Amino acid sequence: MPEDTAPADLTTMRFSRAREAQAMAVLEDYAEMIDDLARQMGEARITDIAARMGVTHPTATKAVARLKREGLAVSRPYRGVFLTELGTELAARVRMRHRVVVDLLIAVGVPAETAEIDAEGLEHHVSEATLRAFEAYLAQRG
Amino acid sequence: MPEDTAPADLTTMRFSRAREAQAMAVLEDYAEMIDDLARQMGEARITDIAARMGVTHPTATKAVARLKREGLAVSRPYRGVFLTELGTELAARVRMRHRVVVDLLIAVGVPAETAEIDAEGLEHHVSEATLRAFEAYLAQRG
DNA sequence: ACAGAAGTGTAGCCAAGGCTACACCTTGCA
DNA sequence: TGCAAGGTGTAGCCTTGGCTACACTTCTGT
Ligand SMILES: [Mn+2]
Ligand SMILES: [Mn+2]
Ligand SMILES: [Mn+2]
Ligand SMILES: [Mn+2]
Repeated sequence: MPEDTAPADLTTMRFSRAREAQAMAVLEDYAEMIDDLARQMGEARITDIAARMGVTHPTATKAVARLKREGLAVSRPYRGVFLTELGTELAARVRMRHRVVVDLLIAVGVPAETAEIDAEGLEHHVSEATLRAFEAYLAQRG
Repeated sequence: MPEDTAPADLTTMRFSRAREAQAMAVLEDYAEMIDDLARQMGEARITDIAARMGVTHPTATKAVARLKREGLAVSRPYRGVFLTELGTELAARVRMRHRVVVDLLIAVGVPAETAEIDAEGLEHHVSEATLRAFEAYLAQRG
């Protein structure tokens, strides 16, 4: 039954990679969201971030604090949240990757709405190599 | 630029679904791992679980405690860990889904090793609907 | 101009999933 | 047979990402 039985340290590495990816997920989603709001509303307010993420405002405040700590955003009390150049770059990469993941899912037959939902979690675990493969697949099939 | 601007509550639902899936991820990985070890080694010991997951043994103990609390596993002090019927069913579903995800990735051109790595995180965010689409895609392309 | 509404900050709680340190139990082998 | 090594339990720490409750600031409309 155990057809492969991969070396134990390769298995270990897989799990450790998944944990790393997960640690980035919240940062990535908030960066993208703040960028979205800045485009759509002109600025990103804590309340709007929280509403869209489906969390309470203190939770959003904490996430923004982490973004600031990591040099991805800045903000001053009672003013909106703004991405740094680093944060903007992250948001751009995340948005692009999100789009590719959705497109790939749809291309292999996943219903569009389902693709949108699943992509929100999937995207954070798509490595550079996999992303390139997805892009190649999409390009090659027109 | 904001091509779609999906209704805010749909966006919210996406994030909330991703959080739900994430909350299951550890449970799923441990269940599958315990089942693997039971097959390969005859029993699942805490130390082996921890080594394969790449965590320390107290971390594995906590995870097993959660599995027990959720009715997925049983164990007695200094004896191995055993899945309940519920846990065994979960492990079977998780193993199958993992395999389908890896196969799908390879089918669209992701290198096999990369597919194995990324699948470990991706699998937990693949919904039933997406899984069915993946299976259909794999069946249809031989 | 100012009062009420809306937005924001912040304290403090919780659970999960990491960790180290240390105590205790089991097992294997000399 | 006993003891050293290895396996396990457990306490206690940390960070993250949820939450509620409450105080404070800003904005808005009369
Ligand atoms: Mn996401
Ligand atoms: Mn996204
Ligand atoms: Mn996994
Ligand atoms: Mn897996």
